[in-house]
Parts: sequence; structure tokens; C-alpha cells
Amino acid sequence: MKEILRAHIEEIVQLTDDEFARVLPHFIPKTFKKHQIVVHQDDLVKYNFFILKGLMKSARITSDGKEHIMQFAMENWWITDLEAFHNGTNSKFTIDCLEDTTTYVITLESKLKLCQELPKMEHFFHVKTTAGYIALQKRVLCFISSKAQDRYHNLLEQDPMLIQRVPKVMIASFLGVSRETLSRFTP
Amino acid sequence: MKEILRAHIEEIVQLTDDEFARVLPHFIPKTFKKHQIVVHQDDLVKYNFFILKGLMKSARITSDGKEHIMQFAMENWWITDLEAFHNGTNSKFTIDCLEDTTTYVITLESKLKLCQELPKMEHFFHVKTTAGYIALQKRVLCFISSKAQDRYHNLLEQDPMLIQRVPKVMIASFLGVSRETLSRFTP
DNA sequence: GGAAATACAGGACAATTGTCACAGATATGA
DNA sequence: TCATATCTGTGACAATTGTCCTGTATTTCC
Repeated sequence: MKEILRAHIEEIVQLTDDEFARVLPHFIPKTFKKHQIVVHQDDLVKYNFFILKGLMKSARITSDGKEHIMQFAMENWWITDLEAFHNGTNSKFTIDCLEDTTTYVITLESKLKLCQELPKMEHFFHVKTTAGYIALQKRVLCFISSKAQDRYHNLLEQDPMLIQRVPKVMIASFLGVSRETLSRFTP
Repeated sequence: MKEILRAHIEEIVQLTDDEFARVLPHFIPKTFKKHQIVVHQDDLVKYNFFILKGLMKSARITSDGKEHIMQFAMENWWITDLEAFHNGTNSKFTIDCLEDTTTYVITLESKLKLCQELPKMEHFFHVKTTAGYIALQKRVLCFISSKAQDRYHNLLEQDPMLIQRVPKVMIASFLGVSRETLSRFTP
């Protein structure tokens, strides 16, 4: 539990027992059930979620009533609407659980305070955000340079487990194609 | 010149004269001519570029010989291949100048040292990376939820000046559509 | 266990986009 | 200034993808 969080942070920055003791109180453990919604589209976003076990997704419903999946997050990943979380604006996305999920969550206030108290932690979050930036950039590159079929095969290589844990409708939504089109690639 | 850099940083964190005097030496002024290449695809990436004046782009040539534009960067924007810059790997992109361009550049070593010396600067870069993450997320959302025409009109609203400074072939490449398709939207 | 919801595949047709070819307009550089 | 790139628009056709539909497993939940 707390060991997982510590190990996750220490992949980036080393912490003394004392330092980790100051970090931990900022994180609140929360568990959710499958199908439970943790952020509603157009609502405020209280938390950034670190997933210990389980699977969540963030998705936007557009005016035509269709759901577009922005992100999946599994064990050791973070998920939130980063823009809304940081700016205190309304969420562009709904975030919900595809499986029963246990998390640590942190508020913006806690995060800012933690970063001021412990510059190491600002470095940690900075590195994490950079990794997210790089992942998004790869996804954009896929969109501008590959056709749907190649994007699917690319995802298969990149995240083979995801395909198994998530129904294909959602994979299609994540890739920006219709379910039927995705079907054409997978005999 | 240095005033622009300082103002840019102070949009995020306040600096004393003394602090800025410690920041400035880490930045190297460099000027480039139109069409000049500052990062070659598959080479190492020495710098992160902060643009004082001018316009650059980063783009990847895929195996079919086509150029796919990842990013444009104008005044007060940063540009580099962030993944290659941070990991010391080979660049996925070529970065070149669409206009004569004057910049401040910073090496990874300087950036890391600066962040250690002045936690404020780590916060500054963290905020900048977060902004980049949010921008990329919007772009991904466009790809999964809009058709080409809507993506174009969205870009028109978002960055009207860009359309004027950049040929449409490149706008098309940035949007991930052919030049001819883009032509169909612009009567 | 059984009803209801969800997941998946496939066919037929329409809409969107890519490709190729050609032509005129504009910018660029010696 | 003039020759040469580069940029842009357009039409015809092919390829890709979306939409609507039907039918069948499979899962979920009381």
C-alpha cells in the first residue's frame, strides 16, 4: 500500500524515512467500485488519482452524444483532468472505473504545499508530467502519420494488456475510429 | 532581449535581481537563418530552444518520405524534442526555422543544475511542461472527436496568426490531412 | 437460473479523405 | 529582372472510414 507509493516515488527521487513520513499524510487512500464515477464532466476536479490497483478511464461526451476516451490508467499510473485540476476550471472529462479500483489521491493544495516543502517532490511531479507529455506526443505523432490500422497495431505492441482488460468499443474510441472499423483489422 | 526572458519567467515565478543574475548565465543566445536546421532527425539534441523572435517547426520524416509536423513555435514558446533532450536519445524530429529566428537555448546540464540551485526554476519548468501537456491533450481530443474540417476551424480560432505566417501545406501536415483535403475547406 | 445488458462480427451503402495529374499564382534568389 | 522554386486550387478516381443494420455470443446482476 504505502510501500507501493514510496517505491513509485523512489523510481525518480530518493527519500529518507523522515522525508517519506512528511510526504505520506498528503495522500488520501480511496477505493471505488466498478462503474463508479470519480469525476463528472463539467464539475470541478478535486483530486489527482494515483492507481494502486484497478483501471480507470477519462472520456468526454461531445454534443453529438458520443464518448471519446482520452486516457486509460492502470496500476502505477496517474489520472485526472490536469487542466481543470490545476486551474480550478470545470472538467472536460468524466473519469470512471472499469474495474474495482484502489487509489491514493492528492488535492491541489496538498500538492503545492508538498512541492514547496520538499523540492524533491516538485522534481518528481515534473518528471512525471514530462513523461506524460512524451506519451501524448507519441500519440499525436500516430494520428498525423499513421492510418487507423497502424495506430491499432502500434497500441497492441505498446500496451498488450490493455487490449485484454478493455472492451474493443473503448479501444476504438481511444484510437478515434468507429467500432466497426476496428473490427475490420482484427480477424 | 534578456528582459524578454525575465518577463517570460516572471509570468510564473517572481525573481529578485540577484536570482535572475544567477539564472541568465545558463542561457546561451543563438540566432538562425530561415531554412536553417537546428536539430537533425536521428541526431542528439543539445538544446531546448526559447524563441525570442521568429518561427520554428519540428517535424518527422517517415519511411514513406512524408513530412509530419509535430509542432510550430513562435515568440515566447519553447521547442525541442523533449524525449531526446531529456533521455539523451536520438531525435525523432528535425527542427528548423521558417523565418530568421533569435533564441535563448539551454542545455540539459544547465537546466538540471539551475533547478537544483533554484527550486523556483524547477517550478517554472514544471508549469511550462504542464501547459504543454494540456495543449497536447487538446490536440489529441481534436483528433479523436472531430473531423478534419473541424480541426482546421478549431486551429483557425486558436491560432489565427499561425495560418498567416505558415504555408497551408504545413498547416495540413500539422492537422494530419493532405494538402488537397485542406484545400476543400478553404473557399 | 434466467432476463437484460453488453460485446462483437459482418454486410451494404454513404461520406470522407487520399492520390495523381494539371495549371496558374506567388515568392525567392542569382 | 528573370528564371526557378514553391504554393495553391481543382477535378477524377481510389481507398478508407462511418453509419445503419442484423444476428449471435457472452457477461452481468437480481
